[in-house]
Amino acid sequence: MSESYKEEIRDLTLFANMDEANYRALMRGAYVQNFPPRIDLIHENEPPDFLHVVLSGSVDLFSAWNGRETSMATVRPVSTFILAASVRNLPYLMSARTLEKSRIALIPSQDVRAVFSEDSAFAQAIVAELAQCYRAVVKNTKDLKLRTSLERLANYLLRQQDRTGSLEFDLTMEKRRLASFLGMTPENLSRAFKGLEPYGVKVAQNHIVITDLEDLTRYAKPNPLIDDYSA
Amino acid sequence: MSESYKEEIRDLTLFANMDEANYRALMRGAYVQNFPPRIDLIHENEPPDFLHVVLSGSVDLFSAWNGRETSMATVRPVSTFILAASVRNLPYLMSARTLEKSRIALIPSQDVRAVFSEDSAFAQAIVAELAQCYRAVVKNTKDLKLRTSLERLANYLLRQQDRTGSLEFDLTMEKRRLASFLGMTPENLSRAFKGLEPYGVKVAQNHIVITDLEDLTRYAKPNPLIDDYSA
DNA sequence: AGACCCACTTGATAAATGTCAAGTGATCGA
DNA sequence: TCGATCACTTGACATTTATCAAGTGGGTCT
Repeated sequence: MSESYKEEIRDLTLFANMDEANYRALMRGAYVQNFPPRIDLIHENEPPDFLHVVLSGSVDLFSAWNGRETSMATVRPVSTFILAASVRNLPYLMSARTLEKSRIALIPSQDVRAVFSEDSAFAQAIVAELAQCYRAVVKNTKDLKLRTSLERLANYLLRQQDRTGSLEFDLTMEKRRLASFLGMTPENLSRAFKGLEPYGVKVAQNHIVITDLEDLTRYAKPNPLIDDYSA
Repeated sequence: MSESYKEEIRDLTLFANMDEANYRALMRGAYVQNFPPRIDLIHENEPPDFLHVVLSGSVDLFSAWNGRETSMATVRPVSTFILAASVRNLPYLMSARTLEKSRIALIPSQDVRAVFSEDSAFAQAIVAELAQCYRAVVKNTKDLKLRTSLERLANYLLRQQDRTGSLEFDLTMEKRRLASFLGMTPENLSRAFKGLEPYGVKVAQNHIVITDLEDLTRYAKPNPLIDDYSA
């Protein structure tokens, strides 16, 4: 791996405070790779050979059962995926594919496990990352079980509004994938967008305009314990 | 806290390998308490004052939004809950109440954070526990998104069958709570039990008899990446 | 420009799930 | 033993969501 990559990765929260020698050891077997869009990176049930770190682009985590498939999460820079599988050395629970052109660092899981048992700062960072991931999935479960699909879409749009800081934004993924992520069919997502029109949501292709933020918020009833992905 | 409790807790995976002095420090502010059934232990959105360890009995984790409530998980001995909130010092995402008479150890979160940054063995144990919790929630999400309610019930029964090692067993919680956990209404749970009769499931009160394990398994299509809560 | 492709949309219909109200049956205390 | 309570069940119905089939409309390639 090139030195410039090594420095870029070094700055990630996960590695920032760890011992230099341990970091070097971790990077020895690691490499960075560029992937085109829609490339399968890993498949569920495989052994966790590498910890993946998304440096740029975005990655879709999804899962299948009995001929059905669902999108579980989108991983954006800069964060890891399949950390839990890596540290426990257990098979992946989800598959991953790039959504767009993406740069991804691959670090041998074996090295992650070896170093994390030696390096206290690294172990702490892993704990923080895992706890964060855990809380994100719990929030997602609450979203799924406590809300209707229309409410889920409304709150999703509010989160995007908050993330971009603008009342106008483009959807960051295909609608079909968004539908799957929100736990509904593409057909119903179309209807759901229509259903939010009365609350001040305008949709044209991938472009969303929120014309009445207050009204939408009143309908969506966002809650930090479900929608605040930073805590 | 009494010495006998301290030894009991010492043997938990989470604490087994940590340094004795650190363990003593952790136990200094800790205590064990007995709770009757149906007692609220914590409420979502509160600051994480204590890490809880279920020593006996069982605890229901649940959450509410906009007047609706859902059961998220059942914690059984010997494991912790709200570990993620404790280590990140962020508000609880879920509430907790005892299902039955339960003995629970409470360890000040502040001490957990202090000790885990000092004690590498403890940090490692926390990582293992968090990773386990994360994977459990991911499995639960897959269950919810990829299966119908009838399939969820069928697989739930198979997991109970596996857990007890017997084709006959009693449900470990009220049906209304089971319904909530499986993401359906009590009324639909009743109908779902009827719907599984053709696949060899007999229900009388809380007692379940599986008369045709093969048939039920063929219908439920259990999958270790969803149903195996030990990995 | 024209033809095609592909995602998305729309409408009709079916299936799954939730709601409401009434009923059943087990349990427990007087 | 009687009655009351409470969880659960049942039936009728409403709502939500999924499915299937037929459009629509960008975008792209030639």
